[in-house]
Amino acid sequence: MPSSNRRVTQQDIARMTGVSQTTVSIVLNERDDAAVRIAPETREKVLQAIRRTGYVADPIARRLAAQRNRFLGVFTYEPVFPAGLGDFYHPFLVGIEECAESIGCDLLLFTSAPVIDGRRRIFSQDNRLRLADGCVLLGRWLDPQELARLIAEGQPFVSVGRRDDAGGPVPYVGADYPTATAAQVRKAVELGHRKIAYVGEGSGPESHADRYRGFVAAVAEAGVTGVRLRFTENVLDELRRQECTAVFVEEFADGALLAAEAGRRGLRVPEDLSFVALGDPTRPASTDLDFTGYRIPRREMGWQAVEVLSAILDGTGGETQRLLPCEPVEGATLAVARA
Amino acid sequence: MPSSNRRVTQQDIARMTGVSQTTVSIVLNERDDAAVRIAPETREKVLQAIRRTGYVADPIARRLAAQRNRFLGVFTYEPVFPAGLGDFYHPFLVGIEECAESIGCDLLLFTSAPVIDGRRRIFSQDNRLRLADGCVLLGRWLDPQELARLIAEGQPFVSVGRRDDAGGPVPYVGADYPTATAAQVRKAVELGHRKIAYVGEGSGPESHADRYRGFVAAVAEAGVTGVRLRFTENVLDELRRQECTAVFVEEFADGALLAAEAGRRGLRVPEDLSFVALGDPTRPASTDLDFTGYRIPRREMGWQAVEVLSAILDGTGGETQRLLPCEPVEGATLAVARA
DNA sequence: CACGTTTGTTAATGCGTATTAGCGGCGTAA
DNA sequence: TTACGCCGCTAATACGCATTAACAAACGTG
Repeated sequence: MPSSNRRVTQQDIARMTGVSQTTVSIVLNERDDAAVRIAPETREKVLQAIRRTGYVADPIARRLAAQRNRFLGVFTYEPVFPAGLGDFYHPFLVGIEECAESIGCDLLLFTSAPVIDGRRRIFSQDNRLRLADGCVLLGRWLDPQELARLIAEGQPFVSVGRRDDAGGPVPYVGADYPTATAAQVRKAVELGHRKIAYVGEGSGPESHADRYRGFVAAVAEAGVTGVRLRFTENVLDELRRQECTAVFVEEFADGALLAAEAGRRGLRVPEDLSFVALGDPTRPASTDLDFTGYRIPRREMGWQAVEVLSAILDGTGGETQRLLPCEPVEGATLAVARA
Repeated sequence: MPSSNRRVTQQDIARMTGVSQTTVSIVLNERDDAAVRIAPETREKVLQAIRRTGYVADPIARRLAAQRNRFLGVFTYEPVFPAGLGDFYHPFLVGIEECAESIGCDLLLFTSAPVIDGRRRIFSQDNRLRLADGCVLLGRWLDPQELARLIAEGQPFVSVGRRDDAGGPVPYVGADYPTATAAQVRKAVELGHRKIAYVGEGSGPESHADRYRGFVAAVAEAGVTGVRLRFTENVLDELRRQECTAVFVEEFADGALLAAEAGRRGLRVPEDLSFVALGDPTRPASTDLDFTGYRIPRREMGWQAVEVLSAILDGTGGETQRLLPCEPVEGATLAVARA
């Protein structure tokens, strides 16, 4: 029954069935209150018309009127479907989609967010996150200012990855980097390592700071020496000068490069130098080595982020800040320290 | 100046500045038509109030008024974010997102589409596709019945991949398999192949039928023999019995398996047996061979699908059925035919 | 000085839905 | 007969914005 190209509205259904728009709305929402009720025959008439026309409620109007439309937004500062394969963010999205499906929500990707200075913005002309009931924020880094504003406005959202307070506590589902990193340090110490290097920034994004924090704490606890080095041209020289026997790399890809360079210089991995990768590669990395370290529970994080968001929307209480354990990876790059 | 917890509206700004809501709207949209204009001082007053309050337009109301929600739906019969990496559909989605971003639309993933008999349905309780202004349909196979209904209901949509008519012409952006396949046949014939096998179904999804059609036509044109074989346990026996010197595989992964088996039986590829892969792997395939064949312009197809959809929505005419050329891949599995 | 014309602003309306208050009719009890 | 309550439904309104028609004031023009 396609007549015009206009969307079918409740008004249309109403006219077709000879009832009021209100009645259609009531039938649609299955309101069987004592307050408002509809005779079974009327209800059936309306339902038939709905089925015949394929009508569905306009999500926009629905959200304007009822403040909800069963859309969950996904915001990232970068493309959701990145060009590079084997992408770091992919597993998060798998988890997000799975959970969204399980609670019957559609996902809205904010591809229209305006790009200014090379990255997307949450706020500009308008705050499009509001198009959805709530949002999942994805990305290693999130602008603290925008975050603060979201909190101030009371926008329901959950960050994937721990976030520092930004004018208020930020709901998140993160990975427990400190614990996972500390565990690796202890393992290294058990294998006789007394001077361990942390290669990376150790600051900036929370995920970096957290790794380093766990590193520093565990090193101190074990009474061994830890040094932090940036990843530069001559890190390897510095490592040897300082006589480090194990290297903890913040970024997997850097570790791959470093290990390859070590190999070229005649150093055997792990016999001469041990490597520990603190998490999965965020950039494509090619290596033959089976790195020791841990794995970030990305899919689970995505899933739980939606779970937390759902709880927030329902007003069901519950913890809005969750840290998930990382899974240790045995690997083959951590061995007994050279004498 | 956030007084209550209610959001600031244009009405609020209007009251603060002593103008009407209309004026605020006009200032906001920078409408400097001849029809409607605002005095510089008034404009400035309003802008100041906007800056002071940090007002941003409610995107929901904005889109309700515009009668366009600027959502583009993406429907797939499988999860949009598949668990398997290196996924076949990924590049399509990259293109879709890129184009959506360029025209300022958000993407709606129908994760809530009900799964019945192991696959999602477009139609069931309601037609969720209507939530968006228009939709992109993705997948090797699309239910012709559902397709027909979409057409009948006048739903704006575009299929990625050519579709046969289904109660009317289907808008699509597809790959030109016939041409690409025929080109490979000619190449093989030039290299002396006189008996060529097509391994696959050659029917079912349009993409299979199209490949086979191109194959059959080119073989006839060249006056050589073409045989079609199913991919079974003993295809290889059959191939040798029929003395085929080249194998065209519909599905990359099958080709990988077949070539490996050939190797185990002491056949050299391509010296003893040539292989041509008709497109990219839709299933994960592992092989050391650099297959000759062609590449499906997936990203471009995704991009153009959104482009066509956008044209349909705007009422801008233009071709709604496009076939894109496949890029030939030289590879190393097609050689001069054995004497 | 009557009559356009331009300029700056607003009242009214629509977008599609959800909600609330209320209305007419009917049955039952006082 | 009146009073009251219940049932089934609808009119009116709100949500926040964009658009259109209209209007008042200032400004020429003949």
